[in-house]
Amino acid sequence: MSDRPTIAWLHAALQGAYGLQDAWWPAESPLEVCVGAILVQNTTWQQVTRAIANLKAAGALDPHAILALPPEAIEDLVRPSGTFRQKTRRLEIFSRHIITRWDGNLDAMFAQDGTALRVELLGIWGIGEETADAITLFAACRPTFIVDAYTTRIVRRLGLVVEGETRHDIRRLFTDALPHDAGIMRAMHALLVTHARTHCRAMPLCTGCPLADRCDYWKEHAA
DNA sequence: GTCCAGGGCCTAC
DNA sequence: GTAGGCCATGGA
Repeated sequence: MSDRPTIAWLHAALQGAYGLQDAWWPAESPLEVCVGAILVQNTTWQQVTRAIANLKAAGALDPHAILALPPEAIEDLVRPSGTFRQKTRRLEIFSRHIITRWDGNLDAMFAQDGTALRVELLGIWGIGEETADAITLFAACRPTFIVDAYTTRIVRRLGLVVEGETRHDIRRLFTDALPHDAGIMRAMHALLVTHARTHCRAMPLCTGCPLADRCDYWKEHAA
């Protein structure tokens, strides 16, 4: 029975393979982070990029503008990102929350404690744990760990979690192992995304994966 | 034509 | 508390 890899090992292995990652999120403003986090639900960044370009071109990357336009107009703008009726509703509800609760001032909303912010975000319809964590970490710059499909796939294939363990177990695994620091959380997330996009894809079997010798999925399928 | 992509809500058990 | 259905586009 081989020893189970640790988060420290994973972090070192990914950093060794991909180098230091910029603490990135592809957005030009905190609001764009929020909109992107909602639009990327169950789709790819390629699609989100199109939708955000549409919103910008229409002058609709703004809470007041989103509420001023008819829903059908927003639906047309965000259509490339899929589930466009749901996402239009989510953008409207998020915009209304910022305006009514914070007078449209995102900076004020993000000035509060990270834990309180996360709880507030989770109370907004259409924002679940992953979206709340993405906004908390990349828009408000507060430390929290994002468990997304990439993270889940990577830790499952490496045997860091076993069958039956949930996203909460995965989140605890990382938060227990990493310093409570936004920069480190961002860098870890960036490394996971980079690795998933480069090698750890759903199908087909990857080639040249730097973690292949510890990957249960690779061992199973390469045979 | 089929599967998949950086989810979240609702319903049924 | 959790498994399954639903939303919907575009690329491989």
